Amino acid sequence: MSNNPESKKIGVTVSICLFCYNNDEKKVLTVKNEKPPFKGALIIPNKTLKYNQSLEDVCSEILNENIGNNDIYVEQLNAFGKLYRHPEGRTIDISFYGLINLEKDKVVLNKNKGAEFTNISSFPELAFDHNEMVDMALKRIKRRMKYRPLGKNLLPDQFTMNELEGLYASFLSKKFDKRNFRRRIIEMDFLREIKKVQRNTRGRKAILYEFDPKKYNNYSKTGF
Amino acid sequence: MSNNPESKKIGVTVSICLFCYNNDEKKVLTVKNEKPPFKGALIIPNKTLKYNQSLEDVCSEILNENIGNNDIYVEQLNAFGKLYRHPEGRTIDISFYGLINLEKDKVVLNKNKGAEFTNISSFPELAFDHNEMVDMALKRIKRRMKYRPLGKNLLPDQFTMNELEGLYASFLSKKFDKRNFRRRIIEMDFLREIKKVQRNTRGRKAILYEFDPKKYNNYSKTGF
DNA sequence: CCAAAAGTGTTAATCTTACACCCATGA
DNA sequence: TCATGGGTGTAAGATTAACACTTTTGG
Repeated sequence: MSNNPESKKIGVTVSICLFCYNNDEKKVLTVKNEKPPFKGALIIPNKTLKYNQSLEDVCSEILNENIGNNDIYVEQLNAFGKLYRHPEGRTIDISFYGLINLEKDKVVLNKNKGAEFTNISSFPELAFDHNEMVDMALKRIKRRMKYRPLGKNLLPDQFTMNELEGLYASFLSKKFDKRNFRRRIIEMDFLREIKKVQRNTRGRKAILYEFDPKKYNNYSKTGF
Repeated sequence: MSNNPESKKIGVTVSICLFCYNNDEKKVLTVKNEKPPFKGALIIPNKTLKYNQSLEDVCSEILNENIGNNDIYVEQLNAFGKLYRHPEGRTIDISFYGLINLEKDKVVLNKNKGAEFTNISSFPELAFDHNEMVDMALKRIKRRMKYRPLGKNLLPDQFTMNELEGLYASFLSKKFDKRNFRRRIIEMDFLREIKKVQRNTRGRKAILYEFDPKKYNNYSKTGF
């Protein structure tokens, strides 16, 4: 590679902030950085775009390599292109965010890459500008929740109203009034009531709900 | 350049959908495509990213070359990276949108590039995926208007309430009730009343308003 | 004095918020 | 039978939507 800046190749990478909601906590998929500097530091998984790949192709590769499953919901987030964002040279990163449920989406974490879901509340520093990415993704999700439904990709297929409330409370960082939450969600008209829960919990059994796929998808596309 | 896809260089371009609001019409800056295929077709101005440039640097260049002014508000919109989006080879385009006022921002349209503001309602076909970009930009602006102020970059420094209403009506594609619009905007608390208009129009003279810079910027950052 | 554009208030309907107790179940 | 978590309704307050006439001005 010549030293003439004009002929130097600009690298294009794709990265994914993959979120899950597990045990009332939101978590993001992190891997260990493989090269110096900051070898071993936590980072968001990413990969270089090859000539014949679409952005979505790289997303699939990243997902396959880190969790062994590429059938995951992702949305484009932002392009990060600051001049000195990466010590290896000039790179543009096109970041995506994704949502996953650890029960229904089969996930095999790649130990070699140090892949794991890291709790966001007690958040460790990520290398490079990766904290900025996660922050932006969380803000995007938060805003999106105000005019589109959330949950299909994060919850199991059947869930209770309290679980859905917990998810909303967690991502929006606010408490809800049970009665008002229920009323509003049901009015939004993307849920279907199923039957009583069978789970062995203490106390009264809860009604299970599922998302009505058509209605959910419509609202997800066009907003409320 | 070798034929081995692995070593082929992926081009990174930056493009800007630059909007103005003029004579009650929203318009977007278009230029004429210089190379075949589709030579002469209308396109959104764009430019290749060089090794030592930030994304914002390219935005400035595009603006300077086409309108002779780079002091323009821009926001990142989306990365477009479909495999066959551009006939010259693999390119990733990182698109921005910008807002401008033709009276207060000095604009010299570059005739050599065929730069002009094209009315959006009677919209001509743009080459490549550029119509998609403009649509996405308009949707983004529309959504943004619901929780942040709009106008500072599109209107002259002083303007009437009816002009602001017209802008909102145009970008949101809906009619407003004069009284309700006025009330809501004034409650939002980012305007300052100035004095009576002196313009030689027919009918009663209107009160002039300006944006309170601090309040406008705060709401613009954090939303209502 | 009239045509054109600006400006102004009130009411009904809707939506949002706050709030506390009973129910079903398993231990 | 009691501790645990699930489920339910109402009223006050806030917000939004619908609606038509008067004012100012230049021609």
